[in-house]
Amino acid sequence: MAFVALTQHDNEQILSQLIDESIIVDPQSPKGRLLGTAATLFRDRGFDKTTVRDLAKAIGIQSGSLFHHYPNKQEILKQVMQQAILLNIRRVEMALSLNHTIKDKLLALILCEFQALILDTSAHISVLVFEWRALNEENQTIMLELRDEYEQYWIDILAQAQQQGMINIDHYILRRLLNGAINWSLNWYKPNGDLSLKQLANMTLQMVLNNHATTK
Amino acid sequence: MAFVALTQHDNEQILSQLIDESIIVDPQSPKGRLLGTAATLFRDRGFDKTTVRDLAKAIGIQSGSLFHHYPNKQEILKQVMQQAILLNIRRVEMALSLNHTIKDKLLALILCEFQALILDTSAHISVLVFEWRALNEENQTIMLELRDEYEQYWIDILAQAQQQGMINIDHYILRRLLNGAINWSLNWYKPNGDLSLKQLANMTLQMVLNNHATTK
DNA sequence: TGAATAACCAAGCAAGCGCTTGGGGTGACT
DNA sequence: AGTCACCCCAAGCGCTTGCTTGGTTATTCA
Repeated sequence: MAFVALTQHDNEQILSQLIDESIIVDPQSPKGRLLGTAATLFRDRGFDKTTVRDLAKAIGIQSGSLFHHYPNKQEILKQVMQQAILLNIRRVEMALSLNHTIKDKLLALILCEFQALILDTSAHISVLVFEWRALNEENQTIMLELRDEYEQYWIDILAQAQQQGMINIDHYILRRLLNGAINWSLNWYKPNGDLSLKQLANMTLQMVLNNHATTK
Repeated sequence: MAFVALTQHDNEQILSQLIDESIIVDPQSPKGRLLGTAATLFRDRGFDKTTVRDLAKAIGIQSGSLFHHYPNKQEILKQVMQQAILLNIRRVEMALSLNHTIKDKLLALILCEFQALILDTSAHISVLVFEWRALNEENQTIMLELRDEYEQYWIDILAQAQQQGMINIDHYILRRLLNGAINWSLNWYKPNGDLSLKQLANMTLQMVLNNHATTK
């Protein structure tokens, strides 16, 4: 009954399944490469400071040709974010199903969120976190609905953790504190340093757990 | 020996003293009003999406007249951020001097940071947190030096807290988690809701404290 | 009272921006 | 063989951007 993390193979399988279901565009296709390149540029330079000419040049096409794939720049931003959430919802669902104690499920959520920020979806998720305000109002509403779906998994687990006495502050507020703590890692965590993501996730878990209840 | 928070009077006195020392520009002066207006606009719309025409209109002058006060838009951003840090360093120094136990000093740091984000310096600090990447490289270096000065107060207190067994994870990492958790409050905390900043600060403290050591 | 300095206006320039237009090439399927 | 979708190019339009220029008015202080 030890903690189980998603393997790279798990992640790839989830991805290819979502491609089959036409929920996510194949990163190999022209549209997919466009979104991937856009995600990287938006993360590195910001949405506003990335021009359609920058993006087109990075892909190797003319700037006008972008608008064959997407009607405008805003839509590209929306797609980058949407794909990021949809993929990570699936990953969270699978990670939760692989673990059975509340403590392990909580650790799974924390680790998933760190991985989403740092590993293969890093560019997309970074954009989601830091370029939120570049979304127009209509798209913000759409993304909020998707985020709520994702957040529900957190709230459920945290509510149970509170019932069991594992945490001792309001679980809605705890989620927000945790969300900030984890998202902020984008600003400082170095993937090739001494600290692994699993270690970081464990430390984060330890920070929030009521120590009386967690000596196992 | 109960916890002591800064009063509004304390904060005002610190401000006027910094004006006297010419470290901060008087918010009543033209330059000061310009910075305050800029801070608000930069927070609400983002730096890139705030045009010099927007800013000038909000102040009530022509857009070209802005450049009588500051040589370019980037310099305005830098000043907004710099003033924010300089003021809050002073506030932290005073808040620390008013409290004597490590636990109270830690609570003071947490509360100060929440207050900086939410209360009178909200606009300036929000810009500092969320418009960091709009700074050019040179200015980022300058601001980093100032931030280090501020961070040193946190590191000192957290190191002592760790020595006393009040916290049980690496204090450098804890600072980053806490920094993220607190900064993120900008995205959700409502100043006029049921939750006061003191309550929120207390909950945050409770989250990080090793519960064995804190039953007082 | 006179001179310096600070605060501002009116007009506009050069560059960069998102996006449009009209067309051409290519491969897949019928 | 024909056609239809897909993918892309070349050129540039209309607009907004940060900032400049040359000059006017208000304020301060010797």
